Amino acid sequence: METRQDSYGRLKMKKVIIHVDMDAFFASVEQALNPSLKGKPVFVSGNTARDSVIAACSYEAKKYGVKSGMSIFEGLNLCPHAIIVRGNPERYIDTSRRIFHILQRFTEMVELYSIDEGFLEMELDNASYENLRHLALSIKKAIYQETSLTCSIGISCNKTVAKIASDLCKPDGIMIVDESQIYQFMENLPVKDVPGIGPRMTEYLNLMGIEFCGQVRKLPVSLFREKFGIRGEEIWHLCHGRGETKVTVQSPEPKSFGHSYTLMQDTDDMNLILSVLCRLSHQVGMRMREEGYYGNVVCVTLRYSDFSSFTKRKTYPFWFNDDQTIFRNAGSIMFAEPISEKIRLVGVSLSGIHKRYQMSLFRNEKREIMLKVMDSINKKYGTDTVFPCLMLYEKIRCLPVKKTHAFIFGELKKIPNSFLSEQPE
DNA sequence: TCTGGGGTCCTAGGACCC
DNA sequence: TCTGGGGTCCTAGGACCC
Repeated sequence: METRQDSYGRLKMKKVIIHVDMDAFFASVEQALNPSLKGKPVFVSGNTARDSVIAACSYEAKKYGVKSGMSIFEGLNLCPHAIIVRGNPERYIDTSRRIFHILQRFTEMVELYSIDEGFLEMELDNASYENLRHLALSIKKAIYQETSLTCSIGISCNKTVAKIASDLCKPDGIMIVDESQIYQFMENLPVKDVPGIGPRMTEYLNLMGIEFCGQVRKLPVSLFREKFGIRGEEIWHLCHGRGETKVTVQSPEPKSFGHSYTLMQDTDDMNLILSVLCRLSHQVGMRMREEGYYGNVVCVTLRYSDFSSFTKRKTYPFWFNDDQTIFRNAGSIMFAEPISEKIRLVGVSLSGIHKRYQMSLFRNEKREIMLKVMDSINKKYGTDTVFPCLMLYEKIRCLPVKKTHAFIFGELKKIPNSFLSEQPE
């Protein structure tokens, strides 16, 4: 990358976007922590009831064609000797924070894009290739020294190209794409490798005979607009190697809070489904209260055993974040129509977010105090020290029994009659 | 032992109001 | 008294990301 001069011969600062992408993040964190996993194929499973999907896998496993998102079953077919490790989300969040702080030492302009990726924006007076490479090496060195983890770094003039570059040089690589090289860089890049072009769009483009970004450039933008609307226009630009050139330091306000859960087994036990719905509502409520948000749109997702799913949502004229209101509304949405098939997954989310409390006719101060007490006890003594009573049904049916203190929030009559009689030992 | 969980953004169609 | 058009809000669903 050349350093430019203006017409007076003064040195011009050059802005670069640096994409830092951790290599096989979850798996590498586990390997760094447990030396016996080093150099071996590792699958990190999601922290879920069914243990069915690979959340991340080590490079030793990737060699066999294993990818994250694959079922463990499929992964083991490709790589039978893989070691399966249960994920530790807190550990990854903590490591991610540490990496973020390391990046902030290089510039304040850091955007935490996801748990294992970040963008840096820097103004450099010497943006020569050597200098950029040196900068990338310093970032990699700092991260490695403090976390024992490797990352890949892509540098260019916008986020799209920087991200593609870091992806192409994985693992443990550095790739710099100067603005003047973008045309050439994109020419033979498969459209499926462009962030923003997913499997569906790839399929459509392939059907049009388009496989590489270079082919898109030969077609008019109007064709894409006609075929795919605004989305088509965006894709046309992405394939030209254009993209966002600003990093967003401040994380945007959240738009929704949600939790979903795939049951251990598909079920038509409505008491269990209600109990899970109650727990999910509780989880959503706790997070929203902790962060001080209220919402007025409840969205319920159900997935049936045949994998078909539906979402139903409802907007309310008041804002809330208490477990009971979320649960009651979610329940009435869910049971508005009869459920005839076995359920695989239940999900609840709350959107229509407002930060401040909106005065509501339904304000219930007693309940607010109660929730405050519940939240503070859970904060002090651990999650689920105190929880809505209806959650007990799931705990007793499906989870290892531990000493609990049930908290009844006025829903006693809704607790299934079978609840007491079905208690296992 | 087939397919997790957390999100965001966009679109299309209907209801409703003026 | 068979019927226009624009704007906005709501809902359901799909595509995409990590």
